[in-house]
Amino acid sequence: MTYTIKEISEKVGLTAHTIRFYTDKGLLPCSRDKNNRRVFDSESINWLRTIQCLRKCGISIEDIRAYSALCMQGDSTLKARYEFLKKQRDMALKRVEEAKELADYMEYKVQHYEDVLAHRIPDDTNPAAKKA
Amino acid sequence: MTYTIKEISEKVGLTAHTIRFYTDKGLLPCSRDKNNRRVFDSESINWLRTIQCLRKCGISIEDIRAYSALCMQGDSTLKARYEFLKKQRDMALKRVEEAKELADYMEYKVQHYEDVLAHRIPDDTNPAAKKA
DNA sequence: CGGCTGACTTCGAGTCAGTGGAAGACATTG
DNA sequence: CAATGTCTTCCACTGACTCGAAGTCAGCCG
Repeated sequence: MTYTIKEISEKVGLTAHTIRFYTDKGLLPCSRDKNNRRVFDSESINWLRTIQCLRKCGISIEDIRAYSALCMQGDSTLKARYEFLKKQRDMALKRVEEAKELADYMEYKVQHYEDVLAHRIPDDTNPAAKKA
Repeated sequence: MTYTIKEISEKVGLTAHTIRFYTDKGLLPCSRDKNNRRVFDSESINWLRTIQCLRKCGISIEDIRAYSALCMQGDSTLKARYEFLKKQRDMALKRVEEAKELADYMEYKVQHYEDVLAHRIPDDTNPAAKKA
């Protein structure tokens, strides 16, 4: 089963523009039909979904390209791929911690405003205000 | 107490370049000395630290500029600022959840590789590999 | 057969949030 | 008086898209 760029863009939820960008950058392989159009298969869909996750993890296009190249080289690169993923997992864990800290900070800010709005404390809000 | 751009850049850990960029974009007010150099005070430092947090929360320069403008208008904008912060807090919470999901996904990937490396399961790794 | 539509193609420009560097102004120091 | 250092503005570059223009091709209608 093969797909046009429009079909897979709908299936994975990326724009055709973005998918073209990814193929041009070498993130995923694609063949062409006799009119030079990109042709994809069901494996492309899985691989694109993986790419989506890796991107959301903040991994750069270039790093994903390198990882993709390793995948295409087969068994011999298993260890290298494993090391890459472990590093990325650790970074993902760090990002969870940072996201939590930022959410805590925002919660504190909101709480502060609730106190001010309830006249429990005065509006000493914010340094910039005093320069107005 | 006043500070040069270099001094506050060291104190808050942003480059002078970035701080210049922020003042030009209207994120924080600054006066100038007789040689047209930017002059900051201790409140600028606090405000810059706040900006840093808001940026880490993924809030755009333009949104921070709008929030900053509200702050400078004083009491009358308290409610609006509160609503803004609540919205940002909710987005921060959403990002924590998403970060957790991604970390879980990476953990799953790493686990999968460990299984493959231990020969517990074969290397069916990754769709792209088969096109190589 | 001519013309239209629609999906594709490439390529160049724009976006955001900086980053980097050149060229010029000024103050301090040797 | 020249060198050094820090500032100033301005313009170009980055990454990861995003948008739009212009061209190509297949299928379909009258």
